[in-house]
Amino acid sequence: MRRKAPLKVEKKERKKREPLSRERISSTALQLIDTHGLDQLSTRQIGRALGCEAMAIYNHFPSKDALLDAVVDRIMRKVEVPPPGAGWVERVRGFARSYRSLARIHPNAFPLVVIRRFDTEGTRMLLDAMFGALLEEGFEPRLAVQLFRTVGNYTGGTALDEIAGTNYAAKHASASQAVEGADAEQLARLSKVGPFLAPSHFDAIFESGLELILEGFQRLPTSPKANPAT
Amino acid sequence: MRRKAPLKVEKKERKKREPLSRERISSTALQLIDTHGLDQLSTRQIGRALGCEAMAIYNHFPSKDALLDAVVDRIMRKVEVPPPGAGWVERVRGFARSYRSLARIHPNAFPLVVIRRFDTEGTRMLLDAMFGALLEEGFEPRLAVQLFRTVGNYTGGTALDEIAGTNYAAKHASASQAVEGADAEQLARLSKVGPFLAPSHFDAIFESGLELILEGFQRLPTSPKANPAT
DNA sequence: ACCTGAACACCGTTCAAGT
DNA sequence: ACCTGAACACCGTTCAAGT
Repeated sequence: MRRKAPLKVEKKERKKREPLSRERISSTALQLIDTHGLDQLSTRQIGRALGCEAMAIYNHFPSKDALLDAVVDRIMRKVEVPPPGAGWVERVRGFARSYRSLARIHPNAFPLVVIRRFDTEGTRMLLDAMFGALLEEGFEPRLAVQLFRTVGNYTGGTALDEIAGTNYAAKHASASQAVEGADAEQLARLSKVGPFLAPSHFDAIFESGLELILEGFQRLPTSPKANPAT
Repeated sequence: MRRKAPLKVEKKERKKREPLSRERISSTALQLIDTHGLDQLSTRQIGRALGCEAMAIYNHFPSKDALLDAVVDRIMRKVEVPPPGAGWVERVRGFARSYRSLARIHPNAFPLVVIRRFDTEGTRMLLDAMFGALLEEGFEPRLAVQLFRTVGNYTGGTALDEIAGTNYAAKHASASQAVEGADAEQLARLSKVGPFLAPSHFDAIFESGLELILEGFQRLPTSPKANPAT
């Protein structure tokens, strides 16, 4: 695949390349993960995509691990916390939906987010935005943490499960046939619930669980009123 | 670290080694993950621990990937679904606690479980046990799936978050100081909620969220009665 | 049938050298 | 200050050969 262009052009092309930066590297890394999967990501592949040597990355990140943290940071910065006005229920719902939607946009990278979270500036900004919103809405700190963790963990766990389920459904022709090695009794039971395990039910199940949690918190006497406008 | 024992003994020792098997390999792999972490696991390390060459593993597993599936399977088989008698609420609660407790026993391996689930016999057995229990308790298939997914994903997401949080807390001296790069406003907010983010609150937050979900399902008119004995 | 040894095509990372 | 080239100590996996 080596180019055969005249020498003077080659030299010019080298100079024309945009300079490297943390932004450009982490953005390219995320793209590569999106298209080829997490385990295909290597410093050498990133170098190829950027038109530089793998080792150039180490001028901007101390390790591949730190680069992956930056990828997580990129994703976390995109999580949206709705502005005041619609009440805390709507704001928490919006956060949960936004978080889950990122798993659909970056299914190959999302496991990274759930496993390595924390310790990056984007994550800290999100935590601050979310807790700022909850305190502003009138939650006591303890209950704010409880609400955030419950909704966040439910959403993250569901998103991961959906990614695994979608991969599984894609591998096998139909998700309603997760039963290859099952005996007769198993088959009878699994054939009853199987259809509802299919990806077509993911949205409805996620939403109903989310509402159930939100309703639970609304019922707590220590929660602020759901919507100050009504 | 090479041994200096006489030659005839060496030969005998080689013969004495128990034969390899899928069980022995996956068990050793899980131990290595537990003690040295997931990214330190290599076929060569497993070989060393087993006293064989790395390539011997390929007589029992088609790939390292398949071996990791077997590790997930080992863990999933240990999840307990309580027997009938105490009512569905107690059985679902027992399942959730058992699932979470495995994350504490195998914090380095648990991310594998949540990300690769499915497609192994142990997982299928667990799904069957759980859905068998829920159908037996009187749930409609659709609601059984909804309950299982909601509780399972909440529990899995929480367990992962706790692992990440514990690692984070271990790295920094105190978990209540997740605020190094924060400005003054951020610091004010984070100092309010920070204490409740500490690992000492994990149990209480998990339990309260679990109860909230279980109460939500108990309230649904389509759910069976909570405890047939009362 | 099970295991080994050598080899292949990769890794992440270090370091001296280039500009 | 930023990047390269060569090198080091690893990977997962294949394959022919040994028993």
